[in-house]
Amino acid sequence: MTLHVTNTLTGDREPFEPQDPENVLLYYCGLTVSDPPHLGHARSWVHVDVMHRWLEFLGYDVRHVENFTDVNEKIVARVGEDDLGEDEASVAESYIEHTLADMRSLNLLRAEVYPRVSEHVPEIVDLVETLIEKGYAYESNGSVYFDVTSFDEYGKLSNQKLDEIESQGDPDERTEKRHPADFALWKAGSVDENAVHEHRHEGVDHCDHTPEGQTWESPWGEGRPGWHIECSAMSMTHLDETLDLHVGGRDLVFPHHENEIAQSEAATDQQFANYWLHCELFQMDDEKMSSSLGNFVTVDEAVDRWGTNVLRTFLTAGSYNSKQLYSDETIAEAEERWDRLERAYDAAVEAVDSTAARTKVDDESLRTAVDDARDSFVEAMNDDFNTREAQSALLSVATAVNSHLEDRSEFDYRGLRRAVDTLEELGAVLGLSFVGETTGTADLAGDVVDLVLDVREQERADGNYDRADELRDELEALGIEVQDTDDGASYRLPSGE
RNA sequence: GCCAAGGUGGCAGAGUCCGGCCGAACGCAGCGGCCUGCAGAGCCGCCCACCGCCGGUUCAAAUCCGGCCCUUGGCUCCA
Repeated sequence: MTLHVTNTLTGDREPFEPQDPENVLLYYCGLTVSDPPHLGHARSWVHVDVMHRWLEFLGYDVRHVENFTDVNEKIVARVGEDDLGEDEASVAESYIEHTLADMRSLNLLRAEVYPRVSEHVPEIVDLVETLIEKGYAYESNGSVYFDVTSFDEYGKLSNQKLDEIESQGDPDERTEKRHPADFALWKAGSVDENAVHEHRHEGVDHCDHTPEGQTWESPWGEGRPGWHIECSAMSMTHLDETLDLHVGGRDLVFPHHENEIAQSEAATDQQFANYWLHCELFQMDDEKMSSSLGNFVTVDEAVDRWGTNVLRTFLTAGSYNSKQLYSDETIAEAEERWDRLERAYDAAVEAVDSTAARTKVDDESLRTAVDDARDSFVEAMNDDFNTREAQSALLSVATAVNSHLEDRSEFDYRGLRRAVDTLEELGAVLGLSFVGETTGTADLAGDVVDLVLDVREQERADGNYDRADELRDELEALGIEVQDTDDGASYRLPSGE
């Protein structure tokens, strides 16, 4: 079975066929860097990351581009706040650094390039000029708007009809536009003061004057690029006129992606993207999680609290294109899933390393279970990146391992080895890492725990169970999970290290 | 109002494209047993689903068709 994806453009699940059978051009609509990234961003990132990893698993060379929108009134509104910076560019830079750090902590594969709007103004101006020349855009008071009536297919992504679309953009634009649904490609002058004030955080002591945004020279005078045009210009610059995969959040379908299609296809006469994939949003109680509602957990808080593996298990516990419930319960469940996987992995590694591996035995049911799990995993991922099913497959390896290890003194060395390799290889597709980075202090901590456990073992041998339990409780209070087995006690250090 | 997605066990969440393997996965919670000084982990087994409602097609429907009810998202910045 080959990879199938759900294409928003057609509404169907289709076989995935990139233009070049060996390369995939993947563009992801990145962030406006005006706030720290939150879990909702992480959800989309992780799903795109899993797509990227799966495409590589299938043998494709993935050219992944993700932009940073570093020109925006919301960024200007942060000027002077905390120590973010004294102008739009430095505020953006602060948040970009923050964002890249968050991405690393989520174990995301790096994109090939993270283009920024501020570095692509010439390409944007060129594109706008082309649109004017071809009659798809017009200048008005130093601003340039896209004429939606000139593009017959406008609305094809979001299935909307022109006369049902209300005005786009801020009120001032309306008088300058021919059709209320026309959207800005280029905006004259600096940022709108009101817009900046609207986005300022309350109770923050900003500088006394309204900060200004950057402006650039253009054939229409000083101004700033519109929001939608950047993605078209940057994706064409770094990838091609036609993308294979264009991914973004569901909330961007209209107007952002609709406008990207209009301006790109009008300019090039080529299909802009062959497959449009949209990540669904988090659901919190009765509303979505979003920057504008302010009901979010930031990525750095989440990583600190749960660790990368638990977080990624959680974020891939549903399909990318289904809404996901965010709550303490759903996170806790993900934590249990990850723990179960990790325990089984650790147990398998321990068994393989043990002397018992010498007295080997063949366990066909273990090997079959592992092979079946691999098949299920592949099938699940090929079916529109069904990460929940993929997790199920991984969990079935865990069950097979535990079952094999249960009450057995002779191990199937090869079967266990295969289980370990499978967990590592397939887990990596989901960005899960069983092998934590062991640092010098972690090793030392391990040695100390071993020492405490030796003492506890002696207490138990002497029948001093009260003292033994006390030691176990105290270790647990430190986050160290102790498990008594026939071969002595074993332990797990807190996750998220 | 318009557009889109969705309604599956106590929770969460696959399956719906290509009807039968779904008497409904995986996990969590719950129950019983094994193991254990105890606990945890683990193993084995069980409980909980008339798959939103009504009608239709079919030998056969969670899956297809029609109608209705409800939820969420988009239509303004948002992953």
